[in-house]
Amino acid sequence: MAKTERKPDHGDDKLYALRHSTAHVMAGAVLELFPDAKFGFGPPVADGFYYDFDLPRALTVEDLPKIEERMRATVGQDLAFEHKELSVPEALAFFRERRQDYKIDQITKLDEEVQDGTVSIYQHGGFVDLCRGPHVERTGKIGPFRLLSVAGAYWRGNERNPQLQRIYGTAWPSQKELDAYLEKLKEIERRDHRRLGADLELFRIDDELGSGLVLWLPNLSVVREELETWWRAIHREHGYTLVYTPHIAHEKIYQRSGHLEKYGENMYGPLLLESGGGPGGQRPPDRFWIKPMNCPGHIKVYQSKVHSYRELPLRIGELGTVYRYERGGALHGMLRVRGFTQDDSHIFCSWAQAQDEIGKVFDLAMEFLRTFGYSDPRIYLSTRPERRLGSDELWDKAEGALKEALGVREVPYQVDEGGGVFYAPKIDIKVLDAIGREWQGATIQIDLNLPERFDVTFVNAKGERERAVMIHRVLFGSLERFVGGLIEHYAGNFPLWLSWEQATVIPIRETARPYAEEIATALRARGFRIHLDPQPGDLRTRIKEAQGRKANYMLVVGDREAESRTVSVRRRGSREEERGVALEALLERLITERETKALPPDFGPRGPSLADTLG
RNA sequence: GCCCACCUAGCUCAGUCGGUAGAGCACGUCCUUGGUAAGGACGAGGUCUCGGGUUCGAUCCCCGAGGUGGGCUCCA
Repeated sequence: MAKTERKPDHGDDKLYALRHSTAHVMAGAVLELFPDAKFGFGPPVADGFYYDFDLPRALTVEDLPKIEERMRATVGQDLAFEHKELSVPEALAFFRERRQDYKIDQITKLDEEVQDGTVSIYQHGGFVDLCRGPHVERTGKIGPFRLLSVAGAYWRGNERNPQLQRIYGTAWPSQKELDAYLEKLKEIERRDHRRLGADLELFRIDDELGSGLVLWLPNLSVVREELETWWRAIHREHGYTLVYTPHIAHEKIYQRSGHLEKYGENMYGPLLLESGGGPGGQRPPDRFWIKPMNCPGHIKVYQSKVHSYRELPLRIGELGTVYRYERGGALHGMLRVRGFTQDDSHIFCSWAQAQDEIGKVFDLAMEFLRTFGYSDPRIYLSTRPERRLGSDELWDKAEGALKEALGVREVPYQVDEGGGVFYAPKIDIKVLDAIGREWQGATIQIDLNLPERFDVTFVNAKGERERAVMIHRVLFGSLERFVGGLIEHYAGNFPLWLSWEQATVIPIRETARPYAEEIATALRARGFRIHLDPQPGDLRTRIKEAQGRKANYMLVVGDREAESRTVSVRRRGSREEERGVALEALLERLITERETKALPPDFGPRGPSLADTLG
């Protein structure tokens, strides 16, 4: 169960062969255009394939149609894919003659691994590739395809190796499936949180302020405030103690925690702070670092007094803002940033309690994710990384505890070998969003290292000091990433309880304004966020604007409504209006929808954004 | 960090074969009193990302920096 477990599920062998064959045909087309091309790897991937090339010049998107054209010609010729076994020396000679350095490198590697002395090749037309297969029989069997993008990629994914040019493409058995896939790509683009973030005034990242740092604009700040309020309530219910800890800390604590040694490249600092030192000023300034994690602070909170076993488990939680250095190329909207707030908690308990606590966190995490309409949770267990603290015995014990906790719940899971943090192994819960993409949900780590380094203890029933166990966990992960994901999951159409504009009241004409104000006041008195449309003007325009702001409800009132004490209700994303709804009935409906945290009627894989594109 | 592309009004973009620039939306003022997804007129808005170079002259060409985007996990 190595990292290869994370390989996309090709499921269907035919689809695998189809895409793999399309990759070969693409490589053949590239060879026609660039006779000096050298070839890297060209595997099928989740929804298509790619192939890496070493070319004399940089490709641009304008090259893709030309390559596609040649590919279609190859498909039209209906050439056979011919398979041959070669001895390793034969293969080496063959690819040396063609100056295929990367293939030679791979044959050499295979020779060491496989040791049966042969490798296999596939040929169609003039293109021969080192390849395990399988392929479709003839190029004519290749279905509709599309080349999508060009990107840089390192040989074998290692940045010390030469960088190759990668072309991504997609291929499907039928035109219908290709169209559906291209439509899904468009849907993903429509849902892009960076785009919705700008359109709906949700967040902004300003160059002058600094890249990777998020400004939460008023609308998204409403979402965050609701999430935080709910988070605090849930955590108090589940026996958590909430705290606040500083954003910078003295160098010595990060020396002790091991952060400087194992995590220092991700940390900002040092900040030099004068610490008195008398009039002579001979004492060197103290060095502080910006906190990259909340755990050292929470350990200090725990250690503010001696704890009895009777107090355990002690669950210390904080919405803690941390800063981590991320490489420029890794930054991405709200999803990959340099400053973010974790809903971080550290549970201090005895070894005997640890599994039960892990289980409770697991159950809480599931409840969390369900609330937002995420589905199909998948569990991953990440084990000790190469760069780590502590002995193998401790890691055996910690990994064992996580496996045990999952085992008790009979939860199927996959192992990510070496994917743990430097101080602990972890359980990750990943979920699928409204359009079937996987997102990181919650993370649970069991840590035996930091308690040892900080000598974290409690007094047990025998009156002895006993080593505590520390469980690190986040449910949201970071508010930035979670909310960025929510924007895409909901396509900007937030459920009522989170919405920044729960309803807009639109008076049809000036005479209905007093009644509109009365409606707005009544709703605001029940704690709803209401926009009272101030502009005179075309009613259609005002409806359109309210739809554009993603108001959950549009309450249109004119003289008729004022007279009958009703409202005309129109839901976001819908073209239907419901007239003559009594004010009290409306209030009741909205309150129920808010209290139950109901997902909006326009939630789903298609609904929201299709509605958006109408008109 | 690396490869490639991009950076022009708040946003989305056009444009200048090198002679300091335009549209739509948004914004402001006015008109429009409108029954369910774009009513009309006028106006304001720019160090063409920044720094160097070439040139009589650079938003445009060259070099560098910053930022953004696609990638850099899928191993014949």
